[in-house]
Amino acid sequence: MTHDLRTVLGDLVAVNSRLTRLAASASGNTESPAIWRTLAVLRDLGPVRLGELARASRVSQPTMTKLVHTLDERGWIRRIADAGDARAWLISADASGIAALNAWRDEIATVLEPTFADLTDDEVATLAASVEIVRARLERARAAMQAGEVA
Amino acid sequence: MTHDLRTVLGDLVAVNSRLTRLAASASGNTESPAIWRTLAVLRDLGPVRLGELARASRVSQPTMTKLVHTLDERGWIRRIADAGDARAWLISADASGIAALNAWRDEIATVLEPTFADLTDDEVATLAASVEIVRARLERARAAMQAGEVA
DNA sequence: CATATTGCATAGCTAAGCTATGTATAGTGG
DNA sequence: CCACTATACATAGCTTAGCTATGCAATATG
Repeated sequence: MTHDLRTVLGDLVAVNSRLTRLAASASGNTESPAIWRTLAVLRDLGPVRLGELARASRVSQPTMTKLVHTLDERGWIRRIADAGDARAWLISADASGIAALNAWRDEIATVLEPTFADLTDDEVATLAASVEIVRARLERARAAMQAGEVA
Repeated sequence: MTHDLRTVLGDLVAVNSRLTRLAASASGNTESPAIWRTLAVLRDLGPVRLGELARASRVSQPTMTKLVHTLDERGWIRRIADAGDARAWLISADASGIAALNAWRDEIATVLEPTFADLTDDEVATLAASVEIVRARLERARAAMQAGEVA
């Protein structure tokens, strides 16, 4: 059977919104999804300017300013003055931030595991493959956006 | 290669948080993800009480009261008095709500399509399979929770 | 050097999410 | 039948994510 890409994309977003709610409500985690999302982007990008981090995370710059502020309060990032530009900061994930991110992922996994425990190896592989497909496209979309800025 | 279920589950939530941001920011859609999530749950469950809808959606009852109010303002649901219980309402997705939900999915698809356009048939099938796996587990988690209430 | 542009911060708004609490109806023991 | 408890939804009040508009300081440019 052939699958319609458009339908799949819509379903993907819709279903994962519900999965996120399940994970959030089942875990007692008090931090917001945005915090973890930002940390994950930071981990993947390395030290970046706040503005670029905002664009990569697909949030507005003021929103990122607030998120970075919160992350800073937790001690999960470091703000490094940009040597060549006194206006800019380089935002870098602190080791404690990466540790917190890993702990969060572990917590999510523990909460969801019972529901997904009886997946076959093939099904787990399917999920893993999907994650990689989406991750690759997100990275490509980010790179394309960055290139578009230059043009 | 064998995949670690715990890692996959964490990555699944993390990656999809980013995908959701991409979809939200790239589309000019002003409605919130919660609205669409609620409508999707309503469509799948049929007419249900507000409280049960809240539990199925994994949000608190006051949060659902607000969402239902907003949905009602849009004309996307109907509130039907429960004949057997004057306290309760049966919430039902209106045809216009289903239409709006479909339009939203179409919009998401249009926005994401360029990024995913060159997926192979196999990759699309993998995404579709993942959606089905997650959807089935969500449904099972909901059913289990409902059964647990009775016990 | 004046002016425009850029990078981040601040202000102020809407909406999602929560807990605590209120109000009205159902159910129940006496 | 009446008092009491339990249930279903609404309201109040808070925090945080998200936005746009704007401000301020530093860089770049004519």
